[in-house]
Amino acid sequence: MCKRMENSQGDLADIFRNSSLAAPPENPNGGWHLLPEPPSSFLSADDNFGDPFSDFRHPFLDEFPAADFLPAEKKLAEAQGKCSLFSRMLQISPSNGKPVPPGASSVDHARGLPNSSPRMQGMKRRKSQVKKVVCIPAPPAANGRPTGESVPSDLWAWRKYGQKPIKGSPYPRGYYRCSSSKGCSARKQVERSRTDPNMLVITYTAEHNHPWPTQRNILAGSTRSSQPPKGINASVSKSSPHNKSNRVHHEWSSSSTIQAMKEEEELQEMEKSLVNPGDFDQAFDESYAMPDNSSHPGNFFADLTELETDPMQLMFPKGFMGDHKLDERREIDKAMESFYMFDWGGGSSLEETKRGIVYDHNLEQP
DNA sequence: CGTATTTGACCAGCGC
DNA sequence: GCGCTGGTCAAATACG
Repeated sequence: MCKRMENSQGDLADIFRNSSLAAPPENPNGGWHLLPEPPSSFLSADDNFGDPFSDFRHPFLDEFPAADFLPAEKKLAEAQGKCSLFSRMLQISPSNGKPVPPGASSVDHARGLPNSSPRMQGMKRRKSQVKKVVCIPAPPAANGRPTGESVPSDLWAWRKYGQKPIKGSPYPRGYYRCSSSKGCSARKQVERSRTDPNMLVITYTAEHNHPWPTQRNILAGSTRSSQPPKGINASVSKSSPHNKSNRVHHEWSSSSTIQAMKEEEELQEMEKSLVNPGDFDQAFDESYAMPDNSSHPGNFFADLTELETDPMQLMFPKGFMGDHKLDERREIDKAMESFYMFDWGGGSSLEETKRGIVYDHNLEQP
């Protein structure tokens, strides 16, 4: 079925092309602008398209001179070539470089209705839609899934609705839409970088019109594609957060009992105390946004292998983990599992996930 | 059996 | 105007 690929500009180049490259004087970055500062809140759904990686800086992107007017394709190639663990996310805007107001898309978010026909929605979006691109390390290729990507789960629930071979890339692009909420127009595209197959390029389109999923939604916040292949980690998948019953229950909460709703409220309260965005930003910047790291794009994982403490401590205030009672700790542990953003599909536990990161870094599989 | 994924078809945007 | 391409739909299929 796959069409023969010819070498030409890639799809992301189209994104840049579509983004009004004739830059107004006030925006030296051209039609696409780097987020000036990391979003203020790690859990903000307003600015990052729900992308949990959006807060992470990519030192190489900082290296692009502001006055360097490279052709879009060349910029893309550089960006992809240098793509490392956490890119500073590119916000690709059709607005001639002007900031795009939240919700400025071709879709009526309030009603969840397309502008005209369902197809027109997608077609018009091609030209007017705001997009954000983020690069993350690609999980090891999943055995038994030759055509599909093993996509690391983020904190939203995504449902795959299409996959296309992309001209210029040997890897197909997967199309996902948000399944956390009815009428949510948030979408993302996942493909492997042409220049570095170990990197995934994720393009977020449109915005979520609903809050971040609750903790239990988070547990359901991945697609089936991120589950381990049959027979490889069956024991893990049984206790996996991708459990379907969880998904159904927490996506719509239609069958929630009063007790369940009460628990939900309690969990939400707990979540509020779980993440202190400022602490996270600061911790991350201090730990990984150092100049030394910026010149060695692979060093993030190298550092990870040396971490003796749980890296999640970066996300929580010091002393946080020791201040809770056993039951709370269980809930917290569950939340922390969910907050491991790179679900390699092989492990649902913290330790397995961490091992997966290390293995990936070393390009060795156990 | 319900839900998610796969995959071929469709069609508008875009470049020539 | 034409052909290529990307994005989406929807039927078929797979999965739990």
